[in-house]
Amino acid sequence: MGLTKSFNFDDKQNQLAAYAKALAHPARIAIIQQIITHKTCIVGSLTDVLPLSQSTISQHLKELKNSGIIKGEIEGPSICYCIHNENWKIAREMLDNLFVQIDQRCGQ
Amino acid sequence: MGLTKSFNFDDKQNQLAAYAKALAHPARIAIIQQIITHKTCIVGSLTDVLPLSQSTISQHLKELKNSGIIKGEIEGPSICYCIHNENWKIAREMLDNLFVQIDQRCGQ
DNA sequence: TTAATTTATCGTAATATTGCAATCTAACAA
DNA sequence: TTGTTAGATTGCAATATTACGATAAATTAA
Repeated sequence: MGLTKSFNFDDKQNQLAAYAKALAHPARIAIIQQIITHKTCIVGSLTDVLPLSQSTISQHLKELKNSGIIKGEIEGPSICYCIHNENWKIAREMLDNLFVQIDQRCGQ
Repeated sequence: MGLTKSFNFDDKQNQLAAYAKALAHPARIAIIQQIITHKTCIVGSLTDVLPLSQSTISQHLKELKNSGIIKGEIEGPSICYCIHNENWKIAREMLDNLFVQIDQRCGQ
């Protein structure tokens, strides 16, 4: 199948899984790290830094954008990608919540 | 292709992506939540709680186990799954690290 | 032993993901 | 206008994931 039965799960479970999925590829981690280190978010340099083709990188950027983790704005001839702070905060809270609950109930 | 070029990325990027991938399905989030709420970790009840077949659930458990997030021990006739605390801590630290860096450099 | 219970694995089918080359589009420069 | 540059999109191929039923394996109960 390959088709996730997402309707069987509640919104939070689906949302958290979606954020995790966005992070579930080393190239997307690398992209986020690039955004971090460059502070400002011009990302034309990604094609120089990542060992992937331009079209593949563009696809990964699209997935990060669709998940809500990053956002892109046209900036002259190029595009400026940066972290979507509001959504990122939500993702962090959801993950933190899981970690805290586990610490409380399952921590040794 | 569908084949991640993981050799192109460093160990930490691959490891973090692997942890994220383990969390990248609502059923696996739900399984972890069940482990949390049941405190102790008998998970035979998963087939009653999740809207998925026993074999599918077993597959998701296997993925969580392979990622290192949970571990399973034989306990009489059934199997006791619980959080793998050491690995979970590593996953949390890696994720926290990313979040903190973003807060520091990209936070508004 | 036989039967029941619990979980894993196998086989299969459908959909998703990853990746690249090629092409398209939009904006700027000459 | 024409050319250039930056990215996105399309089309394709290969692999991965998700899901289920059926079956296998291991343990306990009778």
